[in-house]
Amino acid sequence: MDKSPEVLLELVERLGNLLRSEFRRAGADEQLQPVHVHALVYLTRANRYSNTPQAMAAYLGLTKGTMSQSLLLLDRRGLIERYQDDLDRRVVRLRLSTSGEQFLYDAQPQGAWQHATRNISPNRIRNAVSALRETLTTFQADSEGQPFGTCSGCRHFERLSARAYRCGLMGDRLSGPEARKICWLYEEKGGGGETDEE
Amino acid sequence: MDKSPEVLLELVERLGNLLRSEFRRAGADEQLQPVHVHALVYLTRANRYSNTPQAMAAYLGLTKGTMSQSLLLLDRRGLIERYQDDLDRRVVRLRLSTSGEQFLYDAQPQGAWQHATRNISPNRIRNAVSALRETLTTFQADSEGQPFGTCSGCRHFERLSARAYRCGLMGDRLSGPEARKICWLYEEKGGGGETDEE
DNA sequence: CTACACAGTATCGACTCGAAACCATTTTTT
DNA sequence: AAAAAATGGTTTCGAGTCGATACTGTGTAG
Repeated sequence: MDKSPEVLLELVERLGNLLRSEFRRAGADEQLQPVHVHALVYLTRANRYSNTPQAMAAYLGLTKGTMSQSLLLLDRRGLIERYQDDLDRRVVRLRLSTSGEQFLYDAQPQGAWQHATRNISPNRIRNAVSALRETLTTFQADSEGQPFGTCSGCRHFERLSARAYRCGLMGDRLSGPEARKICWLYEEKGGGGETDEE
Repeated sequence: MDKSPEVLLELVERLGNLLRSEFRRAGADEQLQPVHVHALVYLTRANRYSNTPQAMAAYLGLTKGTMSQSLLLLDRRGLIERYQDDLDRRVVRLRLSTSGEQFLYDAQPQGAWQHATRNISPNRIRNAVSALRETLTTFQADSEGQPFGTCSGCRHFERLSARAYRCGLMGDRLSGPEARKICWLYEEKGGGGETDEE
């Protein structure tokens, strides 16, 4: 009878609540809701496959309709820019505007977290990361399926040379920084995504 | 330049989002918002010092006004019971009703989590718990100060005999199960709560 | 017994949120 | 090539969250 998983759940929930409050505080000056702040933070971490309303909605756990509303607001405030995709004119691409970046720089929504983890040894953090990452993977596989992850851990990720990368699924070349961002097409490495069992 | 803390933040956020979606799904049948489900779950974990609207609001990161609204709704639906405290007639005490318990049993809001952690070794989970717990403690100490924790780790916790416990702050006797619940008066063990530095 | 502190409630307005209908493009079918 | 289906986003609607503020009733200190 080990209660550890429950305790872990409780910690994640509680930290989630606190983070949410922190986002609320950070957005208060600009009259932004927590979810808006979260959206802006997401944009700093999204690559070319995940900077669309749809991906963002999936990441934040909202419907596309709701997402559309929030993006409208952020656009009105000049914190983001929306532009059309060249190839598929249905899709909208998103980008932080200069004042959006400025806002994040000023409000430091993640500052409290940085501060709270400052005294924890890198090793323990890495252990925690590893356990949570596995939880996340299973969670995503179970529930809905829309996975997110950074390119560098993806099965489609290919290394062309020392500093040139490529996404094998889309065929695009990727810069180093971009390979460290969040991708929507992420698939776990060693198989498991293509089993036929239903 | 270690990015681990950021990665950990991202994982906690993302898991928080998913948990939130899970709560939304669980409450959909009964027309409950995620925060309502969360409130019900909280009640299963709250001891005699934390089963009040105030403690709940602090835990969930809401204002007392907002909390009052949600509790009103849960009461109307018959999922919780509210009753007056004997000693201080200002305070309201909260308790899950039978149908509230039934609801949690049916909806299994934490089922997905249990499932997602099933293959992770207890040891790794304990490591993660330890790191996150420390983060939470620092976070709470920094930001606002209202701490939460289980009695068994509290500085006021006293063991009377093999199975009898006592809260040194309030002077009440505690049963074994209750000592494992969430308390609002929680204080970290080895000093640090009574330093004079401001 | 008069302040004041405190737990909780009521009211208000801005905003979130999912559901469903809708629009414009792309893709598939025929 | 025309018709149908799928897809990415937007609009509209109504229920409900949420913080701010004002308020009620109870306990407590002078």
